Amino acid sequence: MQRTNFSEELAACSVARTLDVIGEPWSPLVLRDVWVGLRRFDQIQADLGISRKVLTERLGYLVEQGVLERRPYDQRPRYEYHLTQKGTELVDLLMVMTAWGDKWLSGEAGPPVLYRHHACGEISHAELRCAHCGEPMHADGIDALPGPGATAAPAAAATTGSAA
Amino acid sequence: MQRTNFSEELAACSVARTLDVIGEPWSPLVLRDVWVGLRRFDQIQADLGISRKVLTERLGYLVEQGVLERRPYDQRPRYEYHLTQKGTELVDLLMVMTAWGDKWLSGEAGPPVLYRHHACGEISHAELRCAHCGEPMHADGIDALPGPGATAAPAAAATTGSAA
DNA sequence: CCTCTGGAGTTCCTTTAAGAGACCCTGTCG
DNA sequence: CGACAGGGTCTCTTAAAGGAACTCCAGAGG
Repeated sequence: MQRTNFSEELAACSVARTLDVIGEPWSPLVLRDVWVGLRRFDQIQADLGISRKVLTERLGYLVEQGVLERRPYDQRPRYEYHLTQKGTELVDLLMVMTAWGDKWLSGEAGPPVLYRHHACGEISHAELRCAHCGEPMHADGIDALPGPGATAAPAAAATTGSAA
Repeated sequence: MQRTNFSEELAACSVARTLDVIGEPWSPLVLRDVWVGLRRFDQIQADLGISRKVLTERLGYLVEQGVLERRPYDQRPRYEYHLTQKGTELVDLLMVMTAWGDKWLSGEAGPPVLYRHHACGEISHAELRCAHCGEPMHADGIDALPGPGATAAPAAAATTGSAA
């Protein structure tokens, strides 16, 4: 298939830009694997069942984007992939996906994995809060305004919460 | 191309399950559009520049998944798409994408859109916190444990923070 | 009454990426 | 010195995205 490069047309959208980095099929799962400690080509390939060709492409692209780092771990040509700072912060996205999936898709069996928060020692999950006031921050509690990097074409109603 | 259904093989992964709902190309952007108030077929199509065929498929699938709701808004066959509760909670994901994209990809121009939090009235962004203790919760501050819905095959090291 | 128009999709064809799996290269081990 | 293992490439098939024209329907206009 052909694939559109999202951020080319939708330049002024951070969602589109982010998707250009990890929006391709498998990329988030590759990231997840590296996150949980599967760092080598064959490990990831076996875990995901992804085609080797596609895995090569994804790893290369994620490295190129500065999300992963490719490190030799032997004299021989052997490499491991590690999260960079940029990549580590992307894991927040995975945590939110996990929380949503646990809530809406895990069914009767319950979530497949539980997370214990070091800070409090409890089994918990991630929640969104305002970086400013610390109160919960969700879709229905914010207004969008054009920012410094805005283009001239704000997409119609930029305000959420309005309209029926 | 062929596309693997992620959660079929990776049943015990909420990331994979979530990707099966919104992981297809364009889906997150369609959601974003509905979120900001573009609710009609032609509006979304024009805004994203997506092919009508693909948009039809995506909308249908998102409705089927209970993320969007298709509502008539006229006597004529005219429909609008609205977020359901399930869909509204997915927007959290978009907010995290936005925060990450703003930080790592917006460059000198700065973020294209700013968000004002109703609760405090300030321009801010979303941050992840522990639902239990309220402290920041990030990739490097949690341990993963098998949950009730776990399968027999936990992927090697399920603990983050360990290993070099 | 007949046509025009606008929203909301279909249909069809082309292009290109994912899947599958075989093959290759390099350095070490027995 | 042959087998092996990690980490990829190569090739071929299949199906999904793009693009654009076409359809269907219900009012509005003349």
